[in-house]
Amino acid sequence: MARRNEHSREELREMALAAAETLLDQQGSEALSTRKIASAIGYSAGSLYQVFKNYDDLCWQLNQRTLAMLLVALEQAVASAPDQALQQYGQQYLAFAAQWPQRWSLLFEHRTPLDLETPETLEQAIAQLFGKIEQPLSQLFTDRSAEQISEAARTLWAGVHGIAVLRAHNKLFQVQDGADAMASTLLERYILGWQQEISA
Amino acid sequence: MARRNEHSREELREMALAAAETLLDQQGSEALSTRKIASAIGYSAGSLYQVFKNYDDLCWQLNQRTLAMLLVALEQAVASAPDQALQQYGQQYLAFAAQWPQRWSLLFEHRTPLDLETPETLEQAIAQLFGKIEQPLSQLFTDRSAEQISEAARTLWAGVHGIAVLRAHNKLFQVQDGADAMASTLLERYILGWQQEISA
DNA sequence: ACCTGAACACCGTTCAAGT
DNA sequence: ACCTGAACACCGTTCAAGT
Repeated sequence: MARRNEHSREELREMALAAAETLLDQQGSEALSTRKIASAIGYSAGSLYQVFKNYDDLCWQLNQRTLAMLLVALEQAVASAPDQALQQYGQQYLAFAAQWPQRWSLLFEHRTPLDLETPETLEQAIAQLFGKIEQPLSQLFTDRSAEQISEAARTLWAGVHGIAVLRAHNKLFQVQDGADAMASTLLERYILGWQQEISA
Repeated sequence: MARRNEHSREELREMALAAAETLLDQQGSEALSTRKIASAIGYSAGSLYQVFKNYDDLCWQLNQRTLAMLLVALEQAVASAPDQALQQYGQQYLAFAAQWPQRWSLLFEHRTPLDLETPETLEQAIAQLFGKIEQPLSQLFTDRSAEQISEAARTLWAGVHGIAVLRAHNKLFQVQDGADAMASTLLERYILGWQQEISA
């Protein structure tokens, strides 16, 4: 058998990615494999190479979808006050990591063998994420330079990300999940502290 | 051939872990395997199961050694002033992550299949890490409760950890490595902001 | 008791062969 | 052109067999 042509390339790609997401959610990235994905959609493993360069490429495409979902989730923040907007971003980010733990950890733990080339689209999406945080920050700190705003955005995002990472690995050792409160005080105290600094 | 008995169990364990560390440093966790480790020390893969429960157990033992190294590295902080001590811990942590990127990322990215049982010794070592940060914090904030100090220690460590994670994955998008400065301002502004808060 | 080598059930990836 | 199934070079893990 061959030449079935039941599905277009794009359909095959979509089916494979959807099946991969289900497998990922249910069994984690460790258990994900080309053979399982192919079997889930009724194709042979080899046929995936029509649509993906290799397993690494498949992971990047999964990550791109995850990142798109994350950006949509962050759109849900609707606060008017800039400090409230930052708080909402933080909470949404933690909520997303909790809702999609496997997709979220693949997004940040996946490495290409020698970091050959991180796909540019993915880099751009992450830059977009930073941009979202820079906006309320620049409203709060009108006298700071763009470089300072940019550094603060990276720092705060890294901070909230770190909280999400440690929670995902059960390294917070909290009786009750304190991640939300931690992110909240992190943002609040950082902003307050920065406001106290002598502006350059 | 069998029954060589050239090495004691403990010697075999040590040889395997040392070989694993070399492989890990040179080729990353993805390339690490029982077969390669065994071959590097002149044993068959099966013989490793005398000394390790499974590959997961081997990774945990590697991680335990990494964590011990990290704790030693943090001992090098010698500041007297509590805020300086926190800054030194932050810098030492980032320096360690930069010096041993593969060991450090195995330490935080390795998951046991269903998080069956994170080894208790490892949990204790991480608790020790938190304790180190709580000490200068409680000197700075004498009027805060132990719970508040504990939460702040977790938050700040998570923050610095997040910076290290994003740097390790080249997600900081800085022309020049700004991780040190980011950690420094994170700690400084958090402390300053907390001092401004009305104490409960 | 210790260790091996083959075996088993998996991987990612390639590619001749079939339609 | 599309797809398969076998093949190749890898995995982790087990275990009968050998000393």
